[in-house]
Amino acid sequence: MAGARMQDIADEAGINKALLHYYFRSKEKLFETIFSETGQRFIPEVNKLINSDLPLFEKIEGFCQKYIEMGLENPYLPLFVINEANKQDHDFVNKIWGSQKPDVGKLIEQIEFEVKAGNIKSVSAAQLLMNIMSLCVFPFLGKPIWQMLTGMDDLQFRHLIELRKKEVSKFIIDSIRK
Amino acid sequence: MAGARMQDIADEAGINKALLHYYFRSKEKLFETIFSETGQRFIPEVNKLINSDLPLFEKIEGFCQKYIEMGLENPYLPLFVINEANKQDHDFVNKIWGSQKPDVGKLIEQIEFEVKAGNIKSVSAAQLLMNIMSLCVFPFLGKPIWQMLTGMDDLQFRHLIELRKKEVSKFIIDSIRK
DNA sequence: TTTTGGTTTAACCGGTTGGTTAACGGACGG
DNA sequence: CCGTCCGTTAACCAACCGGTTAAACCAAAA
Repeated sequence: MAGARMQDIADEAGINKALLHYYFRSKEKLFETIFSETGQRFIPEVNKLINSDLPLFEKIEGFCQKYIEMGLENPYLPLFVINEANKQDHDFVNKIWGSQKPDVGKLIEQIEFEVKAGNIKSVSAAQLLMNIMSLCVFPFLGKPIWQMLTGMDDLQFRHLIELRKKEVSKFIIDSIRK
Repeated sequence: MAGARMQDIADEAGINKALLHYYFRSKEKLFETIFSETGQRFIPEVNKLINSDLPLFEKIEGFCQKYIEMGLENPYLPLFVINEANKQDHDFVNKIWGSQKPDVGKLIEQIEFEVKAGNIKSVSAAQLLMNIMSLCVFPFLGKPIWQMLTGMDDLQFRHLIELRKKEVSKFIIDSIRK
């Protein structure tokens, strides 16, 4: 948000800067409106999935699929949220997330249960959860770096991510399956 | 860089804003100086490691260990580099990286070789490389989000990351080992 | 035709930001 | 005791940025 200029946004939209304020009142409300629209649609879906009674492996598959699809449709959302969270602007991040925060409690319990039951390898639930998040979110954050490193163009990158929808959950499950 | 204020930096350092310009000439040179110092020390180390003749699993272990240690010592570097790269300011990112860019070519070849030789599971080299990067880098980008989600304080988080140095390579190798 | 209400804009405003300048001061050598 | 050089500062400046305002525009209603 700090790097964006209202004038640039107006130019890109082909309208006047004053009109941008007429519609959104302020810069903060503009970003809040645009990004919370996606957030409030997406977070409940994810919560419903990870708090369901599905088996762990299916939850992981569903989460990766859904998250990567969201990233493909909203490539700028993850970096934006992370930057705002880094400012410690909790109120703003909460507005984007909407009324219900992402809720990982039940998922952690489920992982710990499966470990104790001996159904998966002995892993730390926190580490596994962080791994899942990392593998799904990072590609959208690191896209430009990745492209500088590998020379991939936008089309090749998109193809890589499309394949990733299934590759990531396979990678995770292969690692924890006994 | 867009979010940082020269006045705030000067205040934090306990000096005058003019003195900051006396030392660094400009905002851009300040950031370039500070971050390229770490970059130019770290990148050659990583390149040496991933271009060595070590077995793949040892390379992965070494990379994760080294990268996470760097992140612990320079927690703001990853997000900064990613933000600058997102601006498509390639020159600036290259200055931070120093004379030699990170070079993943040989590592990709090695992964493909190990797959063909049947020593590891059949995985896409690009996906595996992206997985390794994701698992090492993301925690430093997503720290505030993670803390909002889990309620962890700084100490708990640091402990989690310390454990991660070994957990991550174990997680990766468990997934690709036959 | 006139009125009305929403839409659009040029011009403007106050505060902030990166950066400059000119003066100050103290340590040091002659 | 004086000049010099480096570090330091208060004061200042032009450009920029978010936001406001008042007037213009325009289509539909009266």
